[in-house]
Amino acid sequence: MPELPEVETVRRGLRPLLIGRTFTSAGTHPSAKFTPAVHTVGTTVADIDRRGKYLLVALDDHRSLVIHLGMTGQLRVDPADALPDPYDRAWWTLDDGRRFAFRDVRRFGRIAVVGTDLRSLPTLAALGPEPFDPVFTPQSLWADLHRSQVRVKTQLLNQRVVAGIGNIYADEALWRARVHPASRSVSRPAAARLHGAIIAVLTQGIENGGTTLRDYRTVDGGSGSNQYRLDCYGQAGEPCPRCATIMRRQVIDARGTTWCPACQRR
DNA sequence: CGCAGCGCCTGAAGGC
DNA sequence: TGCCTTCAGGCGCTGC
Repeated sequence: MPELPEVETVRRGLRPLLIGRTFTSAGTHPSAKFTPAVHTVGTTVADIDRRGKYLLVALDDHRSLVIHLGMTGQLRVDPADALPDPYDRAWWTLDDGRRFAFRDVRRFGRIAVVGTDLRSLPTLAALGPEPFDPVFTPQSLWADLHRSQVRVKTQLLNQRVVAGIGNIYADEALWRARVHPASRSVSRPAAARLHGAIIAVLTQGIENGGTTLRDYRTVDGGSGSNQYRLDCYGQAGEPCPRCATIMRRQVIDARGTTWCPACQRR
C-alpha cells in the first residue's frame, strides 16, 4: 500500500520524465474516480510535489492534477509502442510520444484536478502537517493525540495528526517508540519517542525506495527494498528484534496490527 | 464537529 | 481440479 515513502519515491522518479512534457490526449476508465484526468489535456507539467500520500502534478495553467494511489495504484511512463495494460485506469499521451499511465487493479485510487488553491479540495485541506515540517513537533503530536480518546494507531492513520502514515509505517513507528497501538492516551515522553520514530521510519522508507509487499512499484517498474528492513509489520509469530518475545497480531479498529506484547505495554 | 460504520474493489490464498 | 469464502485496507460518505 503506497504510503508517504512510496509516493515520495514515485514523485522523484516521475519528475525528470514528466516536467516540461505536455499532455496531448487522455483517456480513462468510466468511473468518476478517474474521469477528471481528461481535463488536463493541453497543459504542460510544471512541477511535481507531494502532500501526505497525495501526488500533486502542478500544471502550467496553475491548476494541479492530484493523484492518490489508493491500495494498488502504480504510475508508469511507457515508450510509444508499449501495449496498454488492462488495469490502466487513466492514461495520457505526452508530446514526446510516450504514454503516462495510472494502473490500479482495485480502483481504490482516485484523481482530481483543482485550481490554484489546493485547499479547495476538502481532503487536502483537512490534512495534518507533513512529518518533516518543523511545525510537527513532539509537543504538537502530544497535544493532538491528547485531544482525542481514539486509539493512538487509529489517530496516526487518520491523516489529521500527521500526514502520510499508513498501516505499515504506523506499526513500525509504534514498535520503534515502544507504544502500544491500542493506547487511548500517550504520555509526553511516549509522544516524544513516537515523533522521532515517525520521522525515522519514514526517512528510512524513502532511503530504501519504499516497501514493496505486493503491488507497489517504482516508476521504472522496480521494487523498493524497505520490506527487508521491517521490524514489526508482518512479523507476527516471529521474535521481536529488540527483546525476542514472540510478536502478536490482532485486528484493532478494523486494521491488522502487529506489536510486541513485551516492549509495547499499555 | 467528532467519530463509528459501511461500501468500494478484485486477486490471492485457504478450505473442502 | 475447481468452486466458494475470506482477506487485504485507504478513504469518501452517511448519519448519529
